Amino acid sequence: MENTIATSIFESLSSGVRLDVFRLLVKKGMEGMVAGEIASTLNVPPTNLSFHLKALTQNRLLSVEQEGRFQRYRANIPLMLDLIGYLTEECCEGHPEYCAEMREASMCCDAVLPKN
Amino acid sequence: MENTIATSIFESLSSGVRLDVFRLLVKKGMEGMVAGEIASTLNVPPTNLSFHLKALTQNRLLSVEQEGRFQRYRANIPLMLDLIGYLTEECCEGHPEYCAEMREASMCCDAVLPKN
DNA sequence: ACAACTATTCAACGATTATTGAAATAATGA
DNA sequence: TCATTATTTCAATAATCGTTGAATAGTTGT
Repeated sequence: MENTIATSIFESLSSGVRLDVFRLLVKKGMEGMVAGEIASTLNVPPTNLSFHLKALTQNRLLSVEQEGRFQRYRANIPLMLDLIGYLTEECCEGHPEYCAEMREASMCCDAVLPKN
Repeated sequence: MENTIATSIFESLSSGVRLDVFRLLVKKGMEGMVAGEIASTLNVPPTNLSFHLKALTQNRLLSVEQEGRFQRYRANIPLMLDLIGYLTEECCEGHPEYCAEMREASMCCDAVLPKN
């Protein structure tokens, strides 16, 4: 992953609306949601949601598929996982024992990183 | 983690300079780096780096400690892990078998998420 | 073809952000 | 104390971002 790709992804996730949308679609998985359903769930005006969906889709965080008169959006989970890998790579110069204490302090460390 | 906290963290990481700084310090782990060392490593003017270090520190992505006439910065790795947990929680409604295919497509999935 | 429905594009405004040089603050060592 | 080094703050500018209503485009069923 390149720096420019990663920053554009983080920029996408730096808006409250876009973060809510993405997390909602991560939960939905392959099922995804159509635009109007997202708008009503999150109480965002359709015109505003469309602006944010476009930004997320342009940065590949979402995929979109036409479905009759609806547009179905899905989260790009592989991209999310690549981004996490980019952020955490070479943590503590590859010596995880150096940051074991810091990992202990996190509630989620067991869920996302191996203890090695 | 709250939405407002997460968005401010993503906003911090949405600048190329700040992302470079944070990843550099993740690699350095507990050792950290002093401001001037970061500036020369990344070729960023000190006045501009200071601006970004302040933003990262205010959002708790970095901690800072006075060390003589130097300021030593370190990455807040527990916060990073909490953020990752917030982003990935309830992935595919807690049924990871639904997104197994998507995980296969990621180069880093083995490194960051359990296969369950 | 037409009406109903879904979603996006456009234009405009206000608010926020990144960058720079110059000046200021703070700590060290002679 | 005084000069030196390290880092931050300040002011000003240019550029970008978020939100909204109105208008537009595409799809469906009759």
